[in-house]
Amino acid sequence: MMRIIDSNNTNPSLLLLLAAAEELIREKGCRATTLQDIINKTGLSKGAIYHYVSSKDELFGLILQSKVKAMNDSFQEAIARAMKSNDSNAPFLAVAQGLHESSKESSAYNSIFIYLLSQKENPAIAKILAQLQQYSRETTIQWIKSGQQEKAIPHSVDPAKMADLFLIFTYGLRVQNLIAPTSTAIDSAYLYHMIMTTLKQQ
Amino acid sequence: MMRIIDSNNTNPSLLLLLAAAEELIREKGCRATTLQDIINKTGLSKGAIYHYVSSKDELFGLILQSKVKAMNDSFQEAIARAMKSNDSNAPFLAVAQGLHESSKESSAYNSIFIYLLSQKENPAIAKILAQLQQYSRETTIQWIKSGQQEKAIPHSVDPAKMADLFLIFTYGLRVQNLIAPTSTAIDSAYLYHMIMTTLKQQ
Amino acid sequence: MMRIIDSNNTNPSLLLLLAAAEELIREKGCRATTLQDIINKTGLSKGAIYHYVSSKDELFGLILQSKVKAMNDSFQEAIARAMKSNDSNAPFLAVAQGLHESSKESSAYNSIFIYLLSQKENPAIAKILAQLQQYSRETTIQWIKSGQQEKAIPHSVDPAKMADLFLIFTYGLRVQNLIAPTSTAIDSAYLYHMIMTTLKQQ
Amino acid sequence: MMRIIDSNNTNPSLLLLLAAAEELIREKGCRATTLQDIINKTGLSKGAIYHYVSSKDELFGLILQSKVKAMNDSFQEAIARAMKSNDSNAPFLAVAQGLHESSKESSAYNSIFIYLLSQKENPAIAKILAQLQQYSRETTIQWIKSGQQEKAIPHSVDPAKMADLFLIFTYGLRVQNLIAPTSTAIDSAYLYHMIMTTLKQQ
DNA sequence: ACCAGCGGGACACCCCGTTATT
DNA sequence: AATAACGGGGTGTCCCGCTGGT
Repeated sequence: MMRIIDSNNTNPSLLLLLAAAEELIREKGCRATTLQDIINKTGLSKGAIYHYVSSKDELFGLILQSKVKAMNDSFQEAIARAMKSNDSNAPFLAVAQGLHESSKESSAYNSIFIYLLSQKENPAIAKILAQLQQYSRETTIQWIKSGQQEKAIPHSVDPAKMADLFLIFTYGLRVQNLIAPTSTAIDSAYLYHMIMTTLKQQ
Repeated sequence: MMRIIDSNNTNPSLLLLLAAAEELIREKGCRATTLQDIINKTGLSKGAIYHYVSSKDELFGLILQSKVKAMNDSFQEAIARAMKSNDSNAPFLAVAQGLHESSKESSAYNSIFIYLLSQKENPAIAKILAQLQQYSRETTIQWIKSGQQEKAIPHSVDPAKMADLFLIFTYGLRVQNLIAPTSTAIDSAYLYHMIMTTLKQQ
Repeated sequence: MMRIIDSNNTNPSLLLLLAAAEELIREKGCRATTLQDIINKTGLSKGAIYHYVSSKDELFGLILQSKVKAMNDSFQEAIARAMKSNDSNAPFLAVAQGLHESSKESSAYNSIFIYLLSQKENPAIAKILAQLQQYSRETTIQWIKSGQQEKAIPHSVDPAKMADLFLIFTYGLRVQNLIAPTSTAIDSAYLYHMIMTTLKQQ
Repeated sequence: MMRIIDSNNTNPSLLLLLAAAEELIREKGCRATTLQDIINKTGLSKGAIYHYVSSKDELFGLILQSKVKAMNDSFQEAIARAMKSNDSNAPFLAVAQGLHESSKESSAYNSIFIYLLSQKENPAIAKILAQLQQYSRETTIQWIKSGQQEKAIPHSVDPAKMADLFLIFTYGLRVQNLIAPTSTAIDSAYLYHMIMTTLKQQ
């Protein structure tokens, strides 16, 4: 059901569709974004939209997928860059900042994520979420292992456990950010502190 | 718009309504639970339902509220009991277990929470969520302060920060549990370990 | 699925609905009659229509049912009246005329009948058709038996076979009437002739 | 609008199209057979299908036409063969059996016939049906006249009336067979009996 | 000529919430 | 307090025309 978005795909209508939907999601949320809104904004007809996409959910899933890769990549890159610095604490700072940023930026991402999660009983959607989870988990484990090779992260750390902890924290930050973006005492400095102590203590 | 549920309310129709809706949510999720389902299950008419409740969302919010107090209370009580034990680590163990349990809780809590979160653009729903958040935050700060008075938690810990950290983690565990209940390496022993090191390091 | 129309039902909206639909069917046929047409003609909303009727097919089935009883009744009555006449051939004349009339009159009946028949793969519709068939068959057998008691029809005739023959002929006349109402050489005089010879020969 | 199918046409795609559609019609009926089903089964694109056929209705009409000739031919042939036999009753037996068989014929013929009939308001379809009717009527009149020349059918019989009677009966049997294939007391022996008495009495 | 993809809009049905009524 | 009547918006499916390429 869920076509993987082809990165070579430069069909202007499809791109327009994704961009318009994303903007609408940011403006009024997933639930309130109707097909009619998308039709009005894009000028496409219902038939045209369903030519590209088999449901509103798939459309949202497509937007999510297009984001997740970009986010992971920039995150990975920031860590890799930090690892090459002389400051041995730089990688953790990068992680802390990345965590903090990712939950705040791209509000469409968080909206869609929760929207799909609220429909996980639908098997097609459950599959999308599981794929997402697996992808994020694997890339996270990857950079933890790299960190261990670079001696930045102690070998006593179990990469899988660490990755799960990291994902759970990411989820938590996303939710927190949706509920009350401003009313938390947690900032990236605090996250950095926490990561350091957690790692060192292992 | 959102009437707070009166705990003295023993109207049998309303209780039937809440119970039936909760069961349906557990069976098929919030999104897939329609008013018609509820009508069929309860035998109540649409008008009757709307007599008790002003919308489906309010109905779900009501169920959520009826859970949150019970959950918080049992959590607090477990901690209070543990604090009176001789084992100075008992409170942390209780917290770790509480965290782990509450996210796994097969109740409709997690479903409804995410369902409402996916509609946070609706001001009435945002209000419910904010109230929930505030209530949870305050009770959490409360038991952290108690822990400090009992010398179980070092005074160097900032109760607000600690509570936020705790809430974020709770959210994260809930999401993780919804996405992939089985595929995580995090268990309550690990949580306990993490809490200890985090606290001690402050 | 198929509610039997309550003859006591005098709800003006429902009656309006049925009348409007029937007129539209006569004007443009079942297939071409859209929900929008019905909305426009009745002034009712989509929701209102679906309050009375669970689908377009059920609406059409309802109209069919409201016709079939009336038609059968008038048919039966004509036969009963003819049986009381002194002319021993009168009953057969009545049957022949009834046959001929029923296929010509109430074009909505024929349209709906064929429309439903074209969807018989749908179990709900198959059920309606089967009920109709059974009802017609039973009432037909009934009047054949009466005819035998009145000595108008020889006892050598098998009521079931005769009824089936009669039904098949009725169906055939309906179809013929739909395809080419004018281009047939069969009139009620000929039908009368045929019935007489068929019966007498048994 | 309605191209008559060229019997010399051996285009494999068109034949594939007709065969696939016929099979789908047999499986799920005309109404439930969608263009998408046909696309999936044939592997042809929408454009390709519309290159051969101007609408779904025309496609169905084409299948109907491809059947009607074959059926009529085999019917005629059976009668012709029977007329040459020594048994003077053989022709009537052949007619009775032909009638009975053709209505039972499990092919898509009956389905398509009723499907088109349910859309007779569409002029293009009305034309197809009228052509069909005319063709069947003429061939029927033909073999009745032959029968009269062969002295098998009395000259007192009006060929046109007889043909119409025959067609009406054929329609009736088709409908009966669609509604309730099993629940009739009419078999070919009974049909034979009826034809004999009808003819002899004229 | 044959084929493929894009696009349009009509349609049925579902579903929530409101109003009139008793 | 409870019901029936009603309104109207939403989604996905479907048939089909159109353009451009081969």
